[in-house]
Amino acid sequence: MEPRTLQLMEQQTQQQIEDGGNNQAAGTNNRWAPTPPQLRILKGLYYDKGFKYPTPEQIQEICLHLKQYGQIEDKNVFFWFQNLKARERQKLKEFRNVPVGGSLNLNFGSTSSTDDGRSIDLNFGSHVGYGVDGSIMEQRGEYHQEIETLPLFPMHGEDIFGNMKTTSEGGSGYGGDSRISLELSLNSYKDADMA
Amino acid sequence: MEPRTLQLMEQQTQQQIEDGGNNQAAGTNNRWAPTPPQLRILKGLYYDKGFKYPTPEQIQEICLHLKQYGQIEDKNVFFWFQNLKARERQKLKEFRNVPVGGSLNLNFGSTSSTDDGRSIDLNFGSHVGYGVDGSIMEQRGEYHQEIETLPLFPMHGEDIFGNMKTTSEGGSGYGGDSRISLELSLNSYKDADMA
DNA sequence: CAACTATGAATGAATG
DNA sequence: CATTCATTCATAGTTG
Repeated sequence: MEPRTLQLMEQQTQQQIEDGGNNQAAGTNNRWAPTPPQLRILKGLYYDKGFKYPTPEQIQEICLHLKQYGQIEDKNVFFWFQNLKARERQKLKEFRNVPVGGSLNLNFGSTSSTDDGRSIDLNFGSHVGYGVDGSIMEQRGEYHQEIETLPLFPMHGEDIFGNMKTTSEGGSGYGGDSRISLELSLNSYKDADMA
Repeated sequence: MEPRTLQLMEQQTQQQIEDGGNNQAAGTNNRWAPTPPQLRILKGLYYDKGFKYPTPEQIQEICLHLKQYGQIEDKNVFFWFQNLKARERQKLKEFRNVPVGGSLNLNFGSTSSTDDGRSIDLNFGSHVGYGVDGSIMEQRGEYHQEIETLPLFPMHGEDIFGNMKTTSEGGSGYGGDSRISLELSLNSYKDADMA
């Protein structure tokens, strides 16, 4: 699923935003930003209603209504939902904190509650456990993660790491919970960086 | 050079991150700053190892290790890499027209991609654009959440969407022209904070 | 203390 | 849908 681990990938420099002539004006904003009413409505749809998978028809409908509150296009609505879903999901995946308290049990896999969008989410108007007031982030739960064996950093030194060259390029095809041991053997980089 | 010295006079404060849960206390330092060991390790990964695209799993590993050197969360690691990559790329782009010697070839304008406009090829006009992989695409047609008559929000007709639900003939029939009237009567969500 | 800068954080947009 | 890029906001930390 994720064959890449730590190497170059042809980033195709998709930059096109600069002044190639496409630029509208030096003062106008190219990037849409939701006005407060628009944001409120969008959030209401998503969080309160559990409305997370709008069809294109619904996108148009939403967009049409939101036009009353400022310039907006269909793609903006589309992206908005896409991004919100993606980021909420991302938080569940990587932004969850570990209670660095001690007992680390490998009890993962049961994502109770906050079952948002992974599959077809049909429980609308039922859950809504988010902060409807605003920020969608910091929703990170208090679960525990399965990372208990951390072969990444072998030492707990103060400045130097034992560089065990495992060179596990296991980025490709990790079956389940195979830790990708990033071996980092950096002993330089004194903290006289830039600060 | 395009120094971004143009400051906006009106700070709309649109991106105010209110208390979502992460906020610790008003006044305390709520912005993460890498400790010297953390920074050294991160830089070592990035520069020395050329590690620039950590996967979420790797982010967790890195973060877990860095916790020994101070409070840190996954998202901090995530943002750190994102920012560093972005800013290096930004620098490179800035100095692309650096007067090195005097001979600067400004061949911008058209290299190869001349045809593609800014039209994002999203399937807005049509139906069901996303989900080509067959993941969540059963939302339309059968995926009746509550969008039958779309009483997404109990219409009150006060201030927000005065649109009355004239049609709302049921969302089940996606026979091509099912106009789904989204009654957005959101008058709660006092997220006026965002603005 | 104002102005500046480096950088953490957020998010719209895009690609695959 | 996942990942990544680009841009912008916000602020801690200097610097004069």
